[in-house]
Amino acid sequence: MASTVRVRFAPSPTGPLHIGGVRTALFNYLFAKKHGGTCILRIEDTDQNRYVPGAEDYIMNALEWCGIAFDESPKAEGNFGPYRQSERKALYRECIEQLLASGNAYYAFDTSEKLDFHRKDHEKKGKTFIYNWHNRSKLDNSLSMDTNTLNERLNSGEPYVVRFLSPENRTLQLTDIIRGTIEIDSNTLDDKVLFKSDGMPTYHLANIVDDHLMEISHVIRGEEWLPSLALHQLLYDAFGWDAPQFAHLPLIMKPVGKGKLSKRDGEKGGFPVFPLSWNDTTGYREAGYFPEAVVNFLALLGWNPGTEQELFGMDDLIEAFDLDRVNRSGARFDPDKTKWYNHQYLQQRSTESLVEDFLPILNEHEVPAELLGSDRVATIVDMVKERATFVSDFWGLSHFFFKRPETFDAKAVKKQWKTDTPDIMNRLLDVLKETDAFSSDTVEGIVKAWIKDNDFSFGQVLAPLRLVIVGAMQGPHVFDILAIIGKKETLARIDRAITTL
RNA sequence: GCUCCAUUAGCAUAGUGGCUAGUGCAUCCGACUUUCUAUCGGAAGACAAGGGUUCGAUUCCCUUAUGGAGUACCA
Repeated sequence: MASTVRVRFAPSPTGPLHIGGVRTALFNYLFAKKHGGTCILRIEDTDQNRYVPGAEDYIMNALEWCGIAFDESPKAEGNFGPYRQSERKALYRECIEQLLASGNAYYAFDTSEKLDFHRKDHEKKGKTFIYNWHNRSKLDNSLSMDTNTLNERLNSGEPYVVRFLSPENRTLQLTDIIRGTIEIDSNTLDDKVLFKSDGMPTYHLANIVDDHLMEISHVIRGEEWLPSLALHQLLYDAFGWDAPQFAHLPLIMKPVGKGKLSKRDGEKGGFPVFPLSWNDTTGYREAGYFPEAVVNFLALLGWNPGTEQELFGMDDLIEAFDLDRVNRSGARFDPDKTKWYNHQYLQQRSTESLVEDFLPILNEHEVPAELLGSDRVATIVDMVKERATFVSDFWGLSHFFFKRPETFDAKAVKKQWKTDTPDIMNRLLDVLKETDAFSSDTVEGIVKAWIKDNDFSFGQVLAPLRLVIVGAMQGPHVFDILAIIGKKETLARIDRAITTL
């Protein structure tokens, strides 16, 4: 059993994949790997109107960036191809004929306008129009006409769709791995369109046919499909096929307010909702997130290990993942938590790789090459990374190592720069000039001793010193900064501040 | 409206028919650093409501409320 697991992620190329989709792909991937199974990518491009060029590549690139790999996909076909539904049209045609022949489906000629009218009309009366047992005989379909008329209309080239004939008076027992048994009264179901007038199948038909033909064992998809489960089960029955097992994942909800997470929430809240940038919207990658962080927080959206562990690499996730531990209720998306994850992963990164990522930023700021020795940059990175969430935070946390402060924080100046400060700084300058060894410890020892000897308070000296060196009241230990920028630069900054402040 | 799903602190969640309901993020306070958005320590904060079942329910059942999804020739 364990070796026959075959799952699939089946996105529709109608735009960039949002993180909910990535999460679905991730859960499929984890489940497959956990059970030594196969993970398939199938492109569901049956809607010609909504097809967006580039979306398919985007999906593959995004998933690849996350480290989600497929054993079979349009790029690497296995024995069940093609892996794009638009290339499988003939298959659906055959299958719909089978359903028509067995009496499980029928032709319908009702126009969209007519159906819209019925829906609006019912709505006005506070009712819902459902195309099914209680009105299908009154509508324009093959159930309400004789064979001759049907053939005539079919041959005349009049557009038609094929609908599923939902059974009457049956209580369906559906099973979902996450939710258990669900009972549905078949009379509440409608006769869904299976085959569109443009010659393409709808999602429902194509999905069932492909999952069967591709020998999918477990369908793991979003909760928005739960209401369709009855139809899908009925379709498997109509074909006489064994249905796979189903698991419906909880939706990802907005950080605040009602409803599911949308692109707009990201714009409002200032966080990405797409893995990679798409047109003018920024993706997680471009915002500076590490793929490990994205995967980690996505995994914990709707699933938890039942332990207090929060940090999981992909291998840990494969090990720990289990469909039984997926939640039933919607998972609220928390942008703060995603930052927390990135902070965690940034701390775990090697200094070398952080330096490598930081160097281009340093160059953008036109830092002179002699300040960019890899040891020097590494020391600085180690010093500031603790308070960084993204590599892009480094510059703000360390610019004073590379450039003299151009401005001084006005509030800090007001608070720290007293009338006697220039005099104290001048005297400090003299002390510093005398010292040749400029290591952090030595300078700290000398300066502190000098402060005591002169009956100054630490705040009187150290606070303005930080201000002068950094430009604001922030940054690592002052004496560490001094040691790195060196004696000459230290003296120059103090000197300049005395004259300009 | 109808169908289905859900409901533990501000948020995400763990957990149990009976010991002070655990954890993380956020919040507040303290310490450190005579800087801090970091780190460390501490605090506050929850079983939606009402009925049952039971010796006993946050845990099982029902009702209500609230939230979510679907209700397309979209997926």
